[in-house]
Amino acid sequence: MAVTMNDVARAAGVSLKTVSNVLNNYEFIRPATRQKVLDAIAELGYEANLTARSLRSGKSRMLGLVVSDLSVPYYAELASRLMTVAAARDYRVLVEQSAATRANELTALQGSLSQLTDGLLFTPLALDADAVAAARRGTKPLVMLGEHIDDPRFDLVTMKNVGAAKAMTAHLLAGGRRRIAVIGASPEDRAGSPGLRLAGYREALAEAGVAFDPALIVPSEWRRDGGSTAVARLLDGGQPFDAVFGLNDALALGAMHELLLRGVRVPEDAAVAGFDDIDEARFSSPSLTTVAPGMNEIAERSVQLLIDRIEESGKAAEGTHVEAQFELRIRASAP
Amino acid sequence: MAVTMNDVARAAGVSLKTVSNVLNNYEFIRPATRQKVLDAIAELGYEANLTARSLRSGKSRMLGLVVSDLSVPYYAELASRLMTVAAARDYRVLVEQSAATRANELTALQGSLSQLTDGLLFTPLALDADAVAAARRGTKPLVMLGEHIDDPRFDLVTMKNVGAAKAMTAHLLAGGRRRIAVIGASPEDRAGSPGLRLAGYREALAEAGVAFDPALIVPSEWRRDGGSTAVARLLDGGQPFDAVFGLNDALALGAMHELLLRGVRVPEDAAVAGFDDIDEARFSSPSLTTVAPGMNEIAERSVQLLIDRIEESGKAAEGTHVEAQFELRIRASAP
DNA sequence: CTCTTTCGATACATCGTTGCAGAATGCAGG
DNA sequence: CCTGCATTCTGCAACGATGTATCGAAAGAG
Repeated sequence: MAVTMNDVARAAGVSLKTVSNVLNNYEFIRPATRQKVLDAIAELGYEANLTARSLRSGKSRMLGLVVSDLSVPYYAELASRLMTVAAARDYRVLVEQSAATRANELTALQGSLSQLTDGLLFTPLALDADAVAAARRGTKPLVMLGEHIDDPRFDLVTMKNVGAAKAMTAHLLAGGRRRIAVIGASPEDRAGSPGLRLAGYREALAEAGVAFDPALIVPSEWRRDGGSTAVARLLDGGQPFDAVFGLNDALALGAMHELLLRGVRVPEDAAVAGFDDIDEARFSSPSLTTVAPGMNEIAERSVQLLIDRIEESGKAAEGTHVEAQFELRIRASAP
Repeated sequence: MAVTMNDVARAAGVSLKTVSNVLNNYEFIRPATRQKVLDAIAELGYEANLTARSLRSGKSRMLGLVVSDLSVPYYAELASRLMTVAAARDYRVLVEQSAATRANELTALQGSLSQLTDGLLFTPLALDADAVAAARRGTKPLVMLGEHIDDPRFDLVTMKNVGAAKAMTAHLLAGGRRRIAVIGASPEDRAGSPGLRLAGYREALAEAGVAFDPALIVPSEWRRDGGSTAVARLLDGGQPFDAVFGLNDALALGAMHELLLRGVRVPEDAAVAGFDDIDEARFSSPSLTTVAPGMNEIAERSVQLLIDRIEESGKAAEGTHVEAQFELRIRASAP
């Protein structure tokens, strides 16, 4: 069927092991021998069987990526970049969707995904740090993405949630907005993306001497329809506001959709800001002011960190925590 | 390290092969023996090593998916559904991005992706049918997605491009529009998604007795920014039009963005229609009229077809061609 | 009561690669 | 001339599973 090392060895007149040595850049091979082998490989069109290599070496050169749902634009863009970065280092990415359920996240940690890959990029949503620590079998490297888990036991690559939300809120305040609604958090949230971003919001308010009003904080699923229903609730509740800060872009876009539908002008009557800077944000009408969380940096650093852990094999120091730099993207929805 | 079949066999007091037989549902095993083995498996927490199984059996239970770019919403949603459908049949999906270049598409067909998987779901963009046929090595099943290749040699799952574009155009005509600009095709396009959708457009025009005006057909990359620059070109060229048909939703949304920016009211001054019904279309402002191309059906049928080919192993009939049913989604941008 | 068939379980080879130990060669130094 | 060491290459075992052949025991046929 397929060409094997044995065929190459026969064609080159050397032993099978020498072919292996050539492929693995073993030091002590005469240039002439190496060339014979390379010629035979080229002539026969040999390609190494990755499954056999993986069985024997215990490495698959695959990274697992666990996200809740690949059709969420943020995760789709993240996955795309992670793949590109990994490919540059000759690794592949195998994606698994968890639907943000405990059961699926546990399966991803323990099941065949972690068996097939050399390490995991994990976006925990349902599990907390202890659950992950307990569930983890073996010693395959694990890098956390996002902010749900912030624990010294784990490597973590994330964004500056507090700082970015604070900067965005400060921007809205500087534009003269005083009643800034927040969509996607509960007033009592302290942890995870909602809690951290809300903390940044409160810090900015405090520095500007503006009182925090829990009535302006509207919890919601982080989806477009959540944004629109949240705005509907605000408007129907007669709650006055002059800006909406959606804790991600989907929320902000859903919110903006509902505002315009109801005849509220953006940004004249209410400014709208988001978080993530998905591609769509540039092309909404009006274009969306948002936070670019440094996704390139997140992709680059997380893959790098994971591969370092895989290849250093063992000397696991304390968990490394990386925070990517953010930038505000000031557009028409909140100039 | 990990628990192997040998450990299970020892614990259960049977041979290694009996453990294998239990796992593979071999018929002739005494219930008592089977139970002993299952108990040992449960007690030791044994899980089959997929790499070894794959090496020995030649099957990996992985499907390859080749798309140009996973961050394109249509592909992201498609990938997400394909994964879900495949998972229900105990298959995994390994995604590879081709960036729509010849070199990458060839690599995907010939390289390690096809080696690692049992079959490929392939969205050709740069290669034509002959190039694919020539590049294909071995006999691993290959199912085409999309419309770039329509050839009896290959299995194909696609959407009703002509019919759907015709129906959408008819809808715009029924709304009284007579100068319908098309973004994303050249007047001379005949094949691929642009050509097929343009053909549907022309059929609808012909049936309504409206003349085809090539000046209204604007070629463009199928991205949001392509949509906005195309509209800019139309407006700057002084070309009158009363509707814009973006050949995908990204184009339509980019177009709508530019129209609104320039003070053209949607739908009063110009209706806008798209194609794909990505999630975003429901939440744009105004919400986007578009074609739902039956993505669920595409995902379902293509995975089913590919797995059938993999498991029937051999009796490759003629290429099967499947066209999913479409539906128009009439929203605010073109009521 | 023997012979054949079916059932239930086993041993061994095998998939294609890499790790380990060691053989053969050449060259320097004593 | 022999020893010692670096260099170059080789053979065997192993990774963890499955396919094939086979073997003993039990069941059914004559």
